[in-house]
Amino acid sequence: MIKAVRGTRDLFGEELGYKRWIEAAAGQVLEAAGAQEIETPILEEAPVFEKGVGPTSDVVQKEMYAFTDRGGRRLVLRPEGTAGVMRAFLEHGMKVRPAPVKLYYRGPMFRAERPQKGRYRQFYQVGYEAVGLSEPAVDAEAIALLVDLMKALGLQRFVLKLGTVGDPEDRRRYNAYLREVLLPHREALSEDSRVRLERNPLRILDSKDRGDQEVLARAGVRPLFDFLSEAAKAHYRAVKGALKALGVAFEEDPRLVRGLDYYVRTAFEIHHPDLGAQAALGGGGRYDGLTALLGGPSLPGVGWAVGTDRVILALKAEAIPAPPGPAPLLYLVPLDAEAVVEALVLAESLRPRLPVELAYTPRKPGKGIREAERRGARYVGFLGEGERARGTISVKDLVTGEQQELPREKLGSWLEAL
RNA sequence: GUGAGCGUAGCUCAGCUGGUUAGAGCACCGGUCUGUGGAACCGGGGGUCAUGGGUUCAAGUCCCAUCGCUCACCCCA
Repeated sequence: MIKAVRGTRDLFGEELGYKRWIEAAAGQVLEAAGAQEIETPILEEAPVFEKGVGPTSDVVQKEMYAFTDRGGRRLVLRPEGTAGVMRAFLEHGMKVRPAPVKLYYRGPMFRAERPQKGRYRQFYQVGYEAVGLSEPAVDAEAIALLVDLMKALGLQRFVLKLGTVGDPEDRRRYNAYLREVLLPHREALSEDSRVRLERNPLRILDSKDRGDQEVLARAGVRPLFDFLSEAAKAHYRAVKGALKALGVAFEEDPRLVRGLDYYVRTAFEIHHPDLGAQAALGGGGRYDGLTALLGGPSLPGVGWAVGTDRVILALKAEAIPAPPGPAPLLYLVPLDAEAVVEALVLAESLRPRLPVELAYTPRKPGKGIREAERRGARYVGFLGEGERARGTISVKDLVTGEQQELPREKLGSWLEAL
């Protein structure tokens, strides 16, 4: 039997109900703040991410689905949303719009990782970007909107983590410092962290390895915050101040590290305690200068993405039900063979104004009622010999048990009047 | 990419130290019930026991390989 490829899933029923609900809620929350939806292609040229996300990031180095097309172009299935949106932003000259330009997107992303709980090779994100202003208030608003979305869905047990990763120069200084302090402890570090020491020492900070954390404590590593410029520190304080004014609760995490190279200054993540190892529902930060990496003018920006699949896990963990799927108002039951087409004609005359389903072979009434209940219909309509003779339909309310006989031409207006 | 656990009906699972026709519950279809309710009872359909090889008189059961799933590492949404 042919199955869906590893790490991909078929979405239907309850799962799809959750996804559509999350996307609709995001649209409402974000459009109320002036954001416009944008859909960019799933396929992009590889440099969009190599330059945008950063050549040293794991996402680009080992997680991209990449191939060469017939024209010799190197294409990739997008691994994240921001870089493509920024490419589109530049391509369409959106910088002439009043700043900040607020955009949101949703759709599938692809990463060639080993699947596990909350992690898939094709996964779905909803993301938000605000481009063109470096004001801390824009950061705070973006974060508030992310929290608004969580609240709009009824989620309660999430935690907002806030930190700052500084500007690129700050980070360069800090990375140099980390190499210097940790090099004497190199042998005590985990294998992974010894590699990080070369590539990206910052990542050692959020290592899950207990030994690594002991090394950090023993070496007396100073926090990144000490290495920030005054401007970056002031920015961080301003964001915190705005969040407090907004009443948005957050936990400061000085070791918050983001995996995509383009982040500067503000960084944040939303965590949920019941998701297993992949606890981040979403995250984001500021990415001033990303547009320059893509070959455009250097523009400030801030944004985030949430993993729809993980939000679904969180909703389930908090026992928040998916919205009900479609159900007919009326289920038509033909009682004899002649009534089948009558029922079909009647159903079509009521649609699409009213959702109506029917049985396609004659049924005994009791069975018809069971089927109607099974489909979630409120009313069941019987068409038999007597109804045909009188030009009527017998309509039974499955909640009250009341039944009445109506002229067929009155059925539509009667149902609509309910 | 690394590690561990697990693959028996659509779903959840049982199947003893290998033993003869592979089971249950739920779901589905039909009947009891020829124009009226979710119950109950009776019956029915549905399985290459993940795949391939091996051991054995005999393999769902033991061994090996492959594939897949799950969780964790890594990474991140």
